[in-house]
Amino acid sequence: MLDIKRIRDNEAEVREGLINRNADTKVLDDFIEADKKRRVLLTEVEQLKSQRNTVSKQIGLKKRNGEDTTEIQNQMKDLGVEIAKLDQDAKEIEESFQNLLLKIPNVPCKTIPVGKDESANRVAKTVGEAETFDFEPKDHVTLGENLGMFDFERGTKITGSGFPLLLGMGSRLQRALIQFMLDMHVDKHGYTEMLPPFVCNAASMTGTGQLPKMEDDMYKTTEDGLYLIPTAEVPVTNFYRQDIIDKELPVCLTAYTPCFRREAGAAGKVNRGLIRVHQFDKVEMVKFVKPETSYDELESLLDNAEDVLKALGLHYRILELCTGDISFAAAKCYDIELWAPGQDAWLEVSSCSNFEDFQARRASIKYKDEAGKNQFVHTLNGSGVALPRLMVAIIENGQQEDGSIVLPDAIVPYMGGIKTIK
RNA sequence: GGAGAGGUGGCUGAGUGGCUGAAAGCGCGGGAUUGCUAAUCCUGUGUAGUCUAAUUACGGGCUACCGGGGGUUCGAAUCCCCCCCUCUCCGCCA
Repeated sequence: MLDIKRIRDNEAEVREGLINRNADTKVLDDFIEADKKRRVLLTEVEQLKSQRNTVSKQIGLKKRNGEDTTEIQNQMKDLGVEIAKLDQDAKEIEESFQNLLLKIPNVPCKTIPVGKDESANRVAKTVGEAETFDFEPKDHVTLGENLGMFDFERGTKITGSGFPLLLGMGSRLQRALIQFMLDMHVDKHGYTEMLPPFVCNAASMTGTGQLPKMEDDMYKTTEDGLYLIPTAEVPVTNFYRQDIIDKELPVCLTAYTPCFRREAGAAGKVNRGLIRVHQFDKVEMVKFVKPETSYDELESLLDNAEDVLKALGLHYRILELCTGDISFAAAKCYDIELWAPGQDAWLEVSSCSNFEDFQARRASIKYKDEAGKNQFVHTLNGSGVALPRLMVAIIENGQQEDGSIVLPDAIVPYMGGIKTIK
């Protein structure tokens, strides 16, 4: 959430941010109104409480002196009724105030492109070149099913559409990739590995910004009110919820988790196979940093994600997302897209975002600055990277005319020396 | 899942209705003293909201917070109810 003072003092700046996001500014208007009401009410009720506290203390003193206090007690009783009534009003306005605050998105960073939707995203760079084929390249579904790497029909039978089932070398390749990426982030990039819960409570979901807005996009357990995580960002960031980090910043964590997302993709060719699914695996990187370093840290986070793709020799590009395309909690975001020749399309495999103090305020994550004062950290996260589309790119780029898949050299040691899936 | 014990400030730990936002100790900050290392003494040391102030800053007032929520009372860390968590024992279990 945003700093209340920032909204009060720089309303125009916040409003502009929302407009640039293509977001409704009504929530801001409502918030400002609620804020005014709340402050008036708080002042009033707190004055009455102060009065009550003072008199109550006097009652205590008088009683000890044996004086009769019946009359002032009755007066205080009446005051108590009034306070209770105002308190109720204050509670209601406080609730709506908080709810509105939680619904205001982050203000986009000043430097990012302004635009309504993805058409305004800027291609920051393109790395490598598209694989060329002297035959018609097939898509990953055809290739993988022929090789027994996955069985989508049975996944659908067991659970429903969008729940992919990997098999044999498909399963093995994905496991190898997870291991490969975690090793890289831990050994080369200095992250600490974490294996968190895959289910989180509402407080955690609110902390990172999934709730209240994305409630319908998540799987929820009926008995316990817990949510299946849509990304490792949730448990990993909430590691420090309600905490003051006592470690030297930055703190860098990485985690493999499955991710569960309800949002239904349109069925059909563009979302065929592994492209858009309800359950997928991902290796995530999360950073807790000092505010003044967060934009440098974003660049290094992006580097860390790119390293994976470079090591695998894949053709990719970096998009700098525009104001209308960044997520609710982000101030700035880079997407990484892989080239998939079988799709003849770019596939998003990573989003690297700086949330500034937006999540830290929601989740109350602080550190002690040089002066010993508690300050909110900045949080960042990025996929490093998501598995299904990485699989798609490896399969479609490595395909041979005979339908076999030549694997990137870097992954071979993780495959027990297997160089080709056939 | 059942039974018992317990959850107080950075930590240890006192506190069963008012003089307790909270003793004491430890830790930490500032100062003094001692010719080394060390020790001693003094002093300060929670968070959030809100009002006030105003160029910021510093400050001051008030309210709330002793696991969370509700209740009783003029007044609650303290009494009552519900929930959560931790520990011990039992049950079940990969």
